[in-house]
Amino acid sequence: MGRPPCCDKEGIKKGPWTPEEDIILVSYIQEHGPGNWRSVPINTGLMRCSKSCRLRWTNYLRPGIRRGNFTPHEEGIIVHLQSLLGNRWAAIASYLPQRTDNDIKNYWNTHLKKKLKKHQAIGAIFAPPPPPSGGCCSNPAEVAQLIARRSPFAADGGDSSSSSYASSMDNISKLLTGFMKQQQQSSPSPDAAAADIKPSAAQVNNNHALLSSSSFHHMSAGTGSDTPPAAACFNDMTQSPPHAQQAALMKHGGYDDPRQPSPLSPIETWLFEEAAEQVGDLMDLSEDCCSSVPMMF
DNA sequence: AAGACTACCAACCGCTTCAGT
DNA sequence: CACTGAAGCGGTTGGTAGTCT
Repeated sequence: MGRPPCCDKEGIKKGPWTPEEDIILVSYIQEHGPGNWRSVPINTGLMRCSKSCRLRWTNYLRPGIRRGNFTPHEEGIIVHLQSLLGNRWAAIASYLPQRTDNDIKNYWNTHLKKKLKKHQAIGAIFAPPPPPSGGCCSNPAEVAQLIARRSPFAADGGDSSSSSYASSMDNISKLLTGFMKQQQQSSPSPDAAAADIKPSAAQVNNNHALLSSSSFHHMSAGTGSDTPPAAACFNDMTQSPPHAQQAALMKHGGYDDPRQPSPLSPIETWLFEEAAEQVGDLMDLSEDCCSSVPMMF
């Protein structure tokens, strides 16, 4: 025991990342791919611990990350998966490939928990589904594992593949914009690394188009005010999880393994059926009582 | 206008898991 | 099989921007 924490070393910088650091990190990962985080600070000269580098990459610089407001559909997915899985943010995030677990966690803690509390106080509408009787998956951990495995974006989907990387044009272009501004003010010549990874306008636009073409387009079938988003989400998941979108994203965003789903296992089928049932209940409830109670989403 | 309060989010910390030896 | 260390995960914190009084 007694292994010193990686960030205890002296000279390790903490706190917010600068655009320069971001660029160094992105440049390095662009060249070598994510993974082997231990070597990242050594090889780049960044005064950061490996953990910090990994976090910065996965939570901010990684390709395909979408920032900003969560859509009602995303909220629906999060609420439902949270009720199924508990606070297994990584597993939940695997179903929202454009969101990071940190993002989802933050959003849950700052928005959804409050909303849920409020609405549970009103009618316990979003109570978690009961475990299946004599079921094969009464253990939440098992369910979580299955869901995580089921998800095509599970866990390190993008990070572990070192062979296929493409920078997050959106994020990187943003940070470059800021960086360039800074450089223009302070220094006449922008960093060479920045120039290397600066995306073309076409690339950025392309990426923007991909990202903004509503990855949850399929899920918007129930966007109407009377259809609970969870219904739309899960109904759609059973038919076409966001593989298509993700495939496109992978193509442009650096993931090279658009795995096709295998047939649903009984447990997973149950999960979806359970979701559908709950959705049915929700719809009934909404008819019964929610005409006077505002729907959560 | 200014101080207090609130909300948000990036980042850190520590524990757990897992692969390599 | 036990040990070690790297990576992953979830909880928590701290800084800051926005809002209220």
